[in-house]
Amino acid sequence: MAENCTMTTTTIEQAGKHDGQEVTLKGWLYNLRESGKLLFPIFRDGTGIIQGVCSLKENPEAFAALKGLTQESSVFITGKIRAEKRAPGGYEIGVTKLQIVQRVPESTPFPIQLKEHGVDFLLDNRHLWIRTPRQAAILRIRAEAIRSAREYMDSQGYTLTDAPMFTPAACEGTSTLFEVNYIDDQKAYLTQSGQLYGEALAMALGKIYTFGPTFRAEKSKTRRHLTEFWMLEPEAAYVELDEAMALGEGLVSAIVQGVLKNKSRELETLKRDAKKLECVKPPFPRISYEEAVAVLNKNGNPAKFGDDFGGDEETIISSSFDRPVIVHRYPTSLKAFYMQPDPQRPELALAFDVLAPEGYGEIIGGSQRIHDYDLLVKRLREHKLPEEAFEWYLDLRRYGSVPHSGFGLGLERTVAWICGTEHIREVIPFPRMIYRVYP
RNA sequence: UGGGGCGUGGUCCAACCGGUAGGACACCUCACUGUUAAUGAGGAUGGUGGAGGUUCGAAUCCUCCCGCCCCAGCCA
Repeated sequence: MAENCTMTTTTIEQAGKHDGQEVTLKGWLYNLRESGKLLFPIFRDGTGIIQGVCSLKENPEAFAALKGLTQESSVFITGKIRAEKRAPGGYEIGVTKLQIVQRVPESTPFPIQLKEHGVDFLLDNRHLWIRTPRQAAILRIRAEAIRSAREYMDSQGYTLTDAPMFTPAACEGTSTLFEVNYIDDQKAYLTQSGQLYGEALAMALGKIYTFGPTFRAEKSKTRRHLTEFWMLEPEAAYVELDEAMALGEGLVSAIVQGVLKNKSRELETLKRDAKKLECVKPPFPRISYEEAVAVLNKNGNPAKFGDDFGGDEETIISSSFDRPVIVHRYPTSLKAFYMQPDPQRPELALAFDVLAPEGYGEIIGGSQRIHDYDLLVKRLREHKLPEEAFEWYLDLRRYGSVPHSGFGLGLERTVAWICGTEHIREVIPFPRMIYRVYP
């Protein structure tokens, strides 16, 4: 583009800084409204959308190029940026020159209209659906959530490490593992949690976190489940339950405040009420499992000691508070084999969940881990887990075992709550669900 | 895996108690100098998820199959 060399090339996000100047944008035609000898194209470029104006009288060549141009055709747009109250976004570009990079053929128009579509159609066209302003906003918020989360963990002295995706056996149960053919005739499984590896890394580096995809072959078909989702899992040596809960509370707060600070425009695009997020700061209310049962009973729910909480119960509990609530000390029988019993009340595990408001459910699950060798072996046997597969894990209790704690934060559930989306599938670029692996 | 719901042009929906399958959007043409999912007029294309059954006649009723959605379990 030799002729563009003298022209400022910018993005829609930066357009406001070029008020009154002629610039070039590289993007796509999002929509085109016609009004006689005036055209109102809407352009998008990945950073935002901006309305253009093109008049036949002033710019006949650009007008001719633009008239009848199809949705999502890729274009270079040159024109003058100006503040304009009538334009969505506050600025518009007076198009003086338009170069078509690729014209979408009329015979195969872009399938995603500006009208409503059904879920199945949108998911079949997920590769195109992500171009819409709403989906783009969600993905930018997801990116900010990740950035804020890592910034917070780093600031707390935690080192990012990585757990493997291929694992030799289960971390918890075996029923929900994806089995894959490994080299030769070996079997391997896709990880369902990096936690056990995180524990080993914590004994090496002190405070660590892993962040990556996890896989669960659960036959869950609810708005809160994916078969592939991302989890941030801190694990720290010499950290006990209270400190782990404080870390979880700080992490969730940092994510929410980061999004509020840096992605307010995207929250507006989603029409998300920021007031519901502004109060998400420490301290979060903390209630014990037994107190939670009492809250449920008071609200007419027949839960009793030993029952696990389902979606309904979580919603009742979380709706009593304006921010996430921490529920701690669940019955040992409900929790995983590696969770440390409360020394005062061995029937309770030093475990905690963080429940998001507005019915988004559990976004964090964590605990203090068993550090005593004999107790851990006993629990492995009680849960009928293959001890051989856990030999390396038992080593962690043979060689300088210390009290330690950790948790897993579900990225998609957290982002779904922040964005206020109906379903978790919207907050990951290409959702993997029980009956969907396309596209 | 259970419970509930839904499958109609490319998309989103309508069609009474079983009686000629229709509209909007998208696409094309025309009009319109401030549109906001623009509007108005016209045009072409094209469909009852599949297989049986009941009936003079089935999108509609029955059986089976397929697909999807929601809820529960499990979990993040």
